[in-house]
Amino acid sequence: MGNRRLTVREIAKIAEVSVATVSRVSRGTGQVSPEMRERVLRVIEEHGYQPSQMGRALAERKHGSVAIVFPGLSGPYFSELIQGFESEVVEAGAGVHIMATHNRATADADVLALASRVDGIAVHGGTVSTETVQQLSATVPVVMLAGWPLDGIPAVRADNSAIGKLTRHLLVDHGYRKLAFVGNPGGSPDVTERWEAFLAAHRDARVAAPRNPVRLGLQQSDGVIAAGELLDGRSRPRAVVCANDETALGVLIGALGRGLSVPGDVAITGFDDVPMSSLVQPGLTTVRQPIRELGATTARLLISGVGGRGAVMDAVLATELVLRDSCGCVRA
Amino acid sequence: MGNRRLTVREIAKIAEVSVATVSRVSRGTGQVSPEMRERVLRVIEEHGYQPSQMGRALAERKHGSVAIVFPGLSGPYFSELIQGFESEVVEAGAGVHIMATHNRATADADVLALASRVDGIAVHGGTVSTETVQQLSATVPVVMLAGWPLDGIPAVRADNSAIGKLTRHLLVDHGYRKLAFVGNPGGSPDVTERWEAFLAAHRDARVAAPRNPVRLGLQQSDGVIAAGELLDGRSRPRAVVCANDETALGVLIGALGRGLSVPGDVAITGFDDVPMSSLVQPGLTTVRQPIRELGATTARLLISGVGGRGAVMDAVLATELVLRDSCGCVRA
DNA sequence: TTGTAAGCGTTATCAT
DNA sequence: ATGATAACGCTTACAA
Repeated sequence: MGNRRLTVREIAKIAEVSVATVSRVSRGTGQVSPEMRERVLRVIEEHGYQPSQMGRALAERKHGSVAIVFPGLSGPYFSELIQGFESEVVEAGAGVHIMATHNRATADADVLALASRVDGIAVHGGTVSTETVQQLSATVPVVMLAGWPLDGIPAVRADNSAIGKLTRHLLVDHGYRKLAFVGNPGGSPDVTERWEAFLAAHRDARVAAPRNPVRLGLQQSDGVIAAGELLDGRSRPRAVVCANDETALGVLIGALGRGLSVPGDVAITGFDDVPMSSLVQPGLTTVRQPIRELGATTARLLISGVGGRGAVMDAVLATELVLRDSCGCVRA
Repeated sequence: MGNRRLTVREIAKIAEVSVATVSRVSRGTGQVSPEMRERVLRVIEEHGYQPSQMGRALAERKHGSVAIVFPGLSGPYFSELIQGFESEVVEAGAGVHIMATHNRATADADVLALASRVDGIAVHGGTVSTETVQQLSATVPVVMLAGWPLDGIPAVRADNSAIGKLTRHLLVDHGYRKLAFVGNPGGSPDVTERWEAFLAAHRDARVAAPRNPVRLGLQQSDGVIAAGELLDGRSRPRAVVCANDETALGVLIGALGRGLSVPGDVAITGFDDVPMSSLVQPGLTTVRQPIRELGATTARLLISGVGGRGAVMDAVLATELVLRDSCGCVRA
């Protein structure tokens, strides 16, 4: 371990050529005669020479890697998102930096510091303040992921309005009157939009909406907690619309654990269509969003250079209503 | 966006000091008089100067970031593992590179290329060949994560032998005779050890072990497939020992979906103790391993410099048998 | 086609 | 305590 790596100069000396030629051969640019190329290639091969990324970075003034900032790796949504991002970046030959903000007090400062390590940063909605994002984008290209576009900062996000269609389905097709919403609208742009679509659907259907959402996080455990708050009293809602599948699955577990029938006693819906949602009994009615594609699109935007003329500034990816059993529909 | 950042030299000129002084102030090393420090700090603040990571990297000959290589982000195990790793690295002020190998044909080459981007690499067992790891460690410090130590390469792993205790519990305490094992021993060191401990327990109990494992991956969907292979015929096993919780949950879903009683008709066990395992009905009997700690320990090893005198070369973290209902035990 | 040499932005050594 | 200046390893005009 730790065999000092050779430098261009050493390779050049061994191959008896100039460093320029070595560089040209190793990166495949410029004109080099076949014999030269052959000779240099042999030496490179023989000594396992790999150009130092730091030397290269400094000379080219680019790091050759991009970063993705997200709240934490809880659940399949973020796994899928990051895989989509990572695959695309690696494919392009670049490196992938990650940073989870959790609720670290230093999150904003940490993200700002990231700027000096990468060529571009994808920031997931709900992780750092708008001011920080603005500040960040003064130094490095930024793409908002699952957030709103901002000034000259492009965004890649899913069409959350489908949760309006879903709510309408519960209200109109199933005739449910008392709905609850689980999720914290202040927590992220996605949840904000979903809550608003939920409210709008109530207005359209002329049904009274709940005054407040059940403000909880997006993890399964939050769903279990929500079940405790919603299902025990006698004022139980007829349907629970959750901000994502994870919480919906938590509520489902809570409901079944209380001996309630789903959807008989209470209907439950989610958002995302994670794999588990089609496996549980009853199958979860939800909205499918192309999570992987979200990550991949963001990566492409970052790699191809944000802000280029004619670049997409707001990519809104289509979503699709997936009706299963948990809303009261019976599968074919 | 893209305001070119100022360099030490520019800051030095503005503050009317030398670059050396700026460097000393910005990194807080060396002796600087209070007035100088004050003056420089003001300029740095005013212009939002941040030293370029590439310049710094080259001068210090270290990137200031480490990488973790894993097969893919499927399921809670890898999420947890990476969070443990990431938190520890960020805490130390370094950057985190990730790389998922999936089954990419270029995985080995890609990992080798990673070496020129980071100061150290954690390689998860089962991702790249032993030769590649050896080769890699010639250039950069490496730690095997959930794999075996190798030559001068340290490892951080969990004590898989607990699955032997688990198997013994099924064989001896419950008296089950026909067990099946789901997992591909060739897929990773962890699964190899678990399969071997499973076999050893059979020998100890003088019970015939199945000739072959059900060779499948570690995802929930693989468990669902395993259920199809194991539970339909009339030679159904009395208990199914799965290489991890994810597959066990898949088998559980498959079993319940077939109208079988768990553990009445078939007992099911896992490994990991992911959150879901305590939520399902029946609760999953499993082995708890400190996943987060695995990641954190690996990160610390990498950061504090692998191979240092007296450094740990093989950290085997303790695991714990968790008996719930799915093996046939009734919870208190 | 090949080589020479000037950066790229820091840090760190060595004078002062 | 402060300042010149030489690395660090690479790319890339520009020259030959």
